[in-house]
Amino acid sequence: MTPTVVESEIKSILKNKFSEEEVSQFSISPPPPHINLDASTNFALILSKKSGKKSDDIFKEISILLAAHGFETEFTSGFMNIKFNKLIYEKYINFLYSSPNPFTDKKNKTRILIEFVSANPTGPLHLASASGACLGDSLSNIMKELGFEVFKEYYVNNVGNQIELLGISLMSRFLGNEPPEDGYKGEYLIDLAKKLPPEAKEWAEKNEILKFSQFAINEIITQQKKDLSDFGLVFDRWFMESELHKKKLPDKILDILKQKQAVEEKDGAIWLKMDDKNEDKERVLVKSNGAKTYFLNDLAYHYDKYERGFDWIIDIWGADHHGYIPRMKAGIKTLGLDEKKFTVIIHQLVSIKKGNEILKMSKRTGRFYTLRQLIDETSKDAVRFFFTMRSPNTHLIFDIDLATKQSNENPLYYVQYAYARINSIIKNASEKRIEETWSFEKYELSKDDRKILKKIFWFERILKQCLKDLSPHHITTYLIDLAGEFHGYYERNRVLDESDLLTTHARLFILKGIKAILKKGLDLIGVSAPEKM
RNA sequence: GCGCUCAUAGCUCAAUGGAUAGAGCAACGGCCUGCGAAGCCGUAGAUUCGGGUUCAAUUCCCGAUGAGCGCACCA
Repeated sequence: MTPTVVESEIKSILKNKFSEEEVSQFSISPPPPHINLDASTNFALILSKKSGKKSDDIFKEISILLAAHGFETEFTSGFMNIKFNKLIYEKYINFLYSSPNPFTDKKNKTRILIEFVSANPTGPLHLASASGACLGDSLSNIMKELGFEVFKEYYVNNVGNQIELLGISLMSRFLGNEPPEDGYKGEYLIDLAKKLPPEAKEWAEKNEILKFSQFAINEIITQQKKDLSDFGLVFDRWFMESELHKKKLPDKILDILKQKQAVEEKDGAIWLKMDDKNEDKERVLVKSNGAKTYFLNDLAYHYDKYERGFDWIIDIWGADHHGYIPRMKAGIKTLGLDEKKFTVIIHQLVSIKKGNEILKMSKRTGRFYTLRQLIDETSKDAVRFFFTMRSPNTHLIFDIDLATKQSNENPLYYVQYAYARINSIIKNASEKRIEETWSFEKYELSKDDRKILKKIFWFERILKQCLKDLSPHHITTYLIDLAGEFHGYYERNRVLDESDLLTTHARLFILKGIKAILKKGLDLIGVSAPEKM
């Protein structure tokens, strides 16, 4: 008995009186807070506009029709509000407990590949990666809940200039020297140098930089995986760029493009012709020194993603890469792939505020605050909740001092506290041997009951909103809302009262509904739901 | 200069084109000898500016102002 089910039920009732086309316009939505009925629709408003009939008359027709099926209706300022029979809520809560994934659309067969974080393997993960990590992981969870098949991937640039530079930097540290001017100067390489095996001496003598690079990459990736799993995030695959080269995929891409006469040679380099209006400049695929560009390799990578047969390919990038979108899309289209299957989600970069200073945080420049530090100084839950509260389009200012010092004021605890409180009440009930009931029996729902039941009932809509906006932040704000409603409900409504078991049973039942939704919501954003705090 | 994103309360952020714009923090005033005060109740406080579309605009369109990011034979 989710909103979707109720909606289709009402639709089938409406078909007795209205045409197929008219009924298809019908939808229900949650009413605003001051209306204390359960659902709302602007159906009469829309229909009167199309048919010329008075919306009052249409309302009366619907009203009679629905009344016969147990739905009470009211008409106010153009909107029709609907009151549910309590059985709908009863079935809803039971459904939450009888199905492990109550919001899954079993007909949904869409296979999604979502790639995110994908930081270079040249150092520890930084705060800049945190927002992408939270966004991608939570969104994946939500999509899975809605029935999509989701595959999470991390792309590792383990080839190229940067990697060579990493090797040189590590070798310098090994020999007790400073890394070169444009090298990697972070202290982590000093630590890594100490872990090098005895053979490293020979590597250095023979100037085998690649071996240093290999060692560094392996160590760094291991550490990144550890950091991420402590952050609650496990990828299905770490895709190495070297795999593409092993398969000679970039060369194949080049051949395809040549066949399609989409390239031209100029100044000793090979360029991709661009006919896309958004991207008027031509782009280099192979440099005049014969080296392949990142762009060509990335095209090969995305070609590989398509080859693997996904229906939807999603990349999550920081805003500093947004200018790259038209180029990628044009490239994909030129390769003859369906660019409509490819979506890039852009999230704005995070600025860090430390003291009174605001520091810009891009992957390139802001290498000073690691994800590990942040988790250690606050908690995984606090960080995930904090980042998932914001829409990806927010130009967020992250106040480190505030985040660490006041982590107790993070709304996270407000939500977790609601969950712990409910568990405490349920525990007390079982200690008092109050039996569980899974129905409202003869209990009449109060306005207050209905208000919070309405809140948990409409959770499904939040999930759909997340999918539409490709952002999980609606869940987080919803959870804060729901926790607030619960705390208020708790103050006003004594749950356990052995002199009134009818009310006690009904309220415990409602609490179980709230509990299920809080748990589901927290799970989806990767935050734990503690039984007690 | 061109492009993308953003502008909401003192601060950090919400708001499928809908009905009275919501939270948290900060401020002020109340509530623990009944289920957890990490809580509740109350007061004060906001849509950058100018046009347009619409029955209805914080939301869509145009312009102005301000901020972030991007415009490589880097990755």
